[in-house]
Amino acid sequence: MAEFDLSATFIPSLHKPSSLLPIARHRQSLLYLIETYPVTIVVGQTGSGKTTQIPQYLEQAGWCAEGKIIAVTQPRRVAATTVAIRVAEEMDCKIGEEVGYSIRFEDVTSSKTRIKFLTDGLLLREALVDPLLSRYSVIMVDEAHERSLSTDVLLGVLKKILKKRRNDLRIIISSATLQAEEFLNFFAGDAEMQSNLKQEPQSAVTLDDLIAQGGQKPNPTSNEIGQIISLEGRTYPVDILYLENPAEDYVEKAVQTVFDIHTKEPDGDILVFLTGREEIDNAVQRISERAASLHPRAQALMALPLYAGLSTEQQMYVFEEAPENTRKVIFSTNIAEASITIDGIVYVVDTGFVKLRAFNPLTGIETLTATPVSKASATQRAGRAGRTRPGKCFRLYTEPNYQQLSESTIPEIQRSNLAPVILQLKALGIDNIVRFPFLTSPPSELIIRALEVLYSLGALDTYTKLTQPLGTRMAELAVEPMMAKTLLSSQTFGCVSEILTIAAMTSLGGTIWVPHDGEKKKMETARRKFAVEEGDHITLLNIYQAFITKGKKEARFCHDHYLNFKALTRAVSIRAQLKRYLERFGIPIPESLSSNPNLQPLSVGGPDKGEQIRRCLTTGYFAHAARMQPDGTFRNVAGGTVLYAHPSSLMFNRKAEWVVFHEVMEMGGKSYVRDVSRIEKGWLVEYAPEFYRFA
DNA sequence: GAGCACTGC
Repeated sequence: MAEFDLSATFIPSLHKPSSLLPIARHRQSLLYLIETYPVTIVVGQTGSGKTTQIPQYLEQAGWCAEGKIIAVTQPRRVAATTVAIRVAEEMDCKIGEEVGYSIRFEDVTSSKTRIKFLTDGLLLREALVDPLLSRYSVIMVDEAHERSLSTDVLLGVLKKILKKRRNDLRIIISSATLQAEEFLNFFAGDAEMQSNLKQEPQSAVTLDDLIAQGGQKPNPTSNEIGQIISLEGRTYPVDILYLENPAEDYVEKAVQTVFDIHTKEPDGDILVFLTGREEIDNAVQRISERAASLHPRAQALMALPLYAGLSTEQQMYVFEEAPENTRKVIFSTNIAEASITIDGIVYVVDTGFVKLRAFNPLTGIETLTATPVSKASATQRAGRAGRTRPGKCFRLYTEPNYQQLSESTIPEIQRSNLAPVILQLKALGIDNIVRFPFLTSPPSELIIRALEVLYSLGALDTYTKLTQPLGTRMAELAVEPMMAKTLLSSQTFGCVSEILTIAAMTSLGGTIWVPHDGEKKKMETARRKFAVEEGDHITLLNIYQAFITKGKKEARFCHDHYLNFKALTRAVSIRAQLKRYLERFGIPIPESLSSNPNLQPLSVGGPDKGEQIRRCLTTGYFAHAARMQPDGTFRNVAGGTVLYAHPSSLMFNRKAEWVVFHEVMEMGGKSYVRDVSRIEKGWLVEYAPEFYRFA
């Protein structure tokens, strides 16, 4: 047995010997359950060792016989790579040999690989090639409680696969919260029952029930399919404190609370949850101003921001130990709730809000709104205070407020644009979307809207079957359906190379530009150097061209032009991947773009090239068309919705008649369009005659 | 004149 192996003595001190992890005591029962039942639900607290140990137990127990592989999925890339590296160390092998990982653009596996960590999105892609995922003997879905879009789709697909591989596939669902029963019922129930299942009131299962159950007591409804096992974690108790009266301004209250902690509580760093960049910068500013009023010899207070929009270097500060006689306070978005773990946090201040994205199927507009957190989220945030020693969590709301919070956050699948999901399901051969076993069914409006969009793009026929070859190819391309359609039209317009670049650049989101401190004006000037009259898409093309000709080699280029080196490097990878797909489809790619060393933006290789590009964009983005009004705002084609050019768009201060845009998002009651380009009204009728009947 | 929570293929 590994527990008593001499080699355990020599494990680097960085890691606890695995025999000391709480999970070691459950090894036999875990292996028994996995051997006996198709599905095992593992409820594991933080630090239980489930992710690193279970795959090793399985490998030792013979689950990799006959060349079979154990897959462990993660919602995020960093988790997949770091856990893989750690397990490889524990098993004393080189990463990529017995233990490997696979994420987009990075496949570190070999024919020797027995344990493979990968993102759940990538495992779904594998199912396109191998529909029964037959290489795998065990598939462990980690962090399933986060209910990410691809985790939910994967669970439904796995349920279907299990029906055909009842004897040779084992599924392990690992979850940190108490949704265990829901996962088990999901695998136990028939597909047709699922839509009713979610209507039932949640059964009140406590942690004690689950621990007492210990996986041994058969569940009367689900004992055929699987069992639940609970693993204790290694966390410390956290005291929860509430406000007596609600706070009027939670940013101000958060700042005050930080000072109260600083002056009254013992040592230990503070983590404050706010909703976004603006609030965070504001709070950091207020702390710095007021820290001056602290007694000169008292302990100092150092405020640091943390959000995804910061550069990697700026994010690294939060991991550094505070200087002598200084307490660190980190103001963070939800990124610190699950994605980033900071050691040494003893106090958490939870404002109780988070910004959530949602998709309105009636307008097709995404919203980004500050929303009260769920109880599960509040619990997760509080837990961030007890990782190294007992901690305290200050909730900036009252206890009755807490009681009114919903149990868990609405899963993404119930609030997202489902066009990509449905296209993917169709490509997996799942034609009847309504009967697909969703863990929680999305509202039918979302499904209908997605089907309409896919039909209008020509990916689905009138029977909602995937079209050949267009629909199948769109599903294979790793971009959203509208851009996939644009890419597949580009051959006709003679602009394949240019659209490849535009597709890669738009999929970066808003991460192309990095403002340096207090130099916003200069960034605008830098941005204008790349600008062209036709709009944002061709501007993106110019930026990419400048990057590959200059920015990749000259270290200062990106810095001087306020460009994000990491993001642009990613664009290069995305473009290369998309190009490989097109080549596989037999689409020739003339790389005609001449290098453009003088940064003269207005020429895009011939007088008509720009027009061809914009015509091509219209074939995919006709549903995202709008008309400019005399006041500079836009109306969508139906006329009802007022759209504003996002300040990052060239169209923010230019005139145009008709435009298409990449995306639209509602923030603070206003809908902003991003990545906007001029088109002609006539093109809409020409390329989308069924969609636009006006003449 | 005014601004994007977080992931992923």
